[in-house]
Amino acid sequence: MASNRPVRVRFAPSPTGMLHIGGARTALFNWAFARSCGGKFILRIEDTDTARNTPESLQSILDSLRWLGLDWDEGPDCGGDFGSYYQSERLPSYQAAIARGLQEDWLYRCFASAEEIEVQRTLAREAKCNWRFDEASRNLNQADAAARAAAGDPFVLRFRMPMAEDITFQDHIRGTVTFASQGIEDWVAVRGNAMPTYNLVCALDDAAMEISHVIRGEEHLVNTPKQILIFRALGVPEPEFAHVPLILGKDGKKLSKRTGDTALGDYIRAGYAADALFNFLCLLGFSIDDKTEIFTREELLEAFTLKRISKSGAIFDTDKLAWMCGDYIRRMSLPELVSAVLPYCIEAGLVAQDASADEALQNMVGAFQERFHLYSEFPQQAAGLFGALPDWDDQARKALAGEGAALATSQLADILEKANWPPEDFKALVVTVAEDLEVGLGKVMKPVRAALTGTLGGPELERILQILGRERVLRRLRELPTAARS
RNA sequence: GGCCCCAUCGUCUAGUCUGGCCUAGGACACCAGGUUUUCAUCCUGACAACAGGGGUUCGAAUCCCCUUGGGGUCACCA
Repeated sequence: MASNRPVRVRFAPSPTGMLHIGGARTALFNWAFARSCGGKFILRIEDTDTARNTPESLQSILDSLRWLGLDWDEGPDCGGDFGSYYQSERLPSYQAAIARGLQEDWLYRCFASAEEIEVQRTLAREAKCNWRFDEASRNLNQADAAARAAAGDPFVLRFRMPMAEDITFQDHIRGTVTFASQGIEDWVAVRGNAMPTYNLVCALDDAAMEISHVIRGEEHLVNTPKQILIFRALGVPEPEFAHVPLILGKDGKKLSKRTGDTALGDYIRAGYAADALFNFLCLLGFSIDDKTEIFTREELLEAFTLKRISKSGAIFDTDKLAWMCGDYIRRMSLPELVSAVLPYCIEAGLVAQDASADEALQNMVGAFQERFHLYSEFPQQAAGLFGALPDWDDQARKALAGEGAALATSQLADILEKANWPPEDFKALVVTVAEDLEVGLGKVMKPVRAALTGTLGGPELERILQILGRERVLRRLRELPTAARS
């Protein structure tokens, strides 16, 4: 298993949709492995399914990978010595292998129609055994088969599996894995339309691109013996394998649309911090030690090893992800956070395009920094501080409708109007009002907060005062209590 | 169902390979306190797991077997 080949790993998405969370993590592990041992990380586009490919998918996959902070040494956009990195452009290179397979008889023409195969399958199932191949086709001699093909009989090319042979390989994560060839049918390697299938081209490309380690999702474990047989038929070195556990949804099954957002793009749009998602994805099935939760990319690369990837599937826990995002946000510098949050503010129509240097915005973000987990939550929470008047939530309305609320706020307004701005000791002023009205502090604080912000939670009122400015504070204290009740 | 993989708190995990240091550690969530005018943050504490059964051994979460449970996969998709 320990070959001395230069480390070359690849991530090979097919551009038929958005990048899946699981795919993102697979890419991440490949990247981390390459970067941690000085190897190359290659991006290969598996676009042999021409009917389902879309250019938008490809673009969004590349965007998602970049958003995560991954970079690659060879790929569709940057080229490399082993191109093309689009399988659709590598068709000629497959032809040689297919011809050789036919020549060497590890590929053979199968003339049984799909319907006939289906019948055979059903029969086999009834006999409680696996369908393995169409006997007539498998036993046809090469000359006769070639003749039939020349005569125009439709056929596919199947891989001739050994009759009885154990195919064993070492997996970096699973250990020794063995499949019996009896359990694997003579799979279709080339379709009736002459297009090669996944298992063939995947192995062919891994061989041609001199991939040293195949790190991919566990769902590919069952494909591995098929691909290994291709390497052996070709007489090229087999890559080492590492099958990473699946990411599961809340239901414990492979993460799917049913159980929540599955595309990385959904999380990007929702306002998760890239570094946090990166960190979190690493922790799904991998750990540095018994304590470390938050780490930098450098620390990851320092510690990364396939040995520390766990074997069992992990449920995608959005609660912990949200916590981690909040933690990253709290650690960010203010300018950094402002620019991260700005697009969401613009989208919410709260600020202008060029508001990043706006001092007021900086103050607001600072005031809310420890209060939100997703970038998109900031405009929601701070919305009340932007316009002329806030929207009051139910609790705020209740507070403003309370007995004495209007009196308290307007009295505070009167005091503020006469005091210096900003007041040296705001709390003392509030206490004065409370004593004057002979009510508890809360009877004043709550309506004031409600009047100023439209909600009962939030940053310290001193900061709110500073953010709103004298005029708006006075106006909100005087007008809102009445307006909110209507 | 066949084949393959997996199995520690509700969740992510450490510990498993190289049995003893495990009275099973950390984190998220939850709960209870404290700080805070509020919310959040922060601090303290509580709750909470080796799937079951057999072996092997002086000793098993760790090694072996069986059972059970979960997952993946069974296409001319990738």
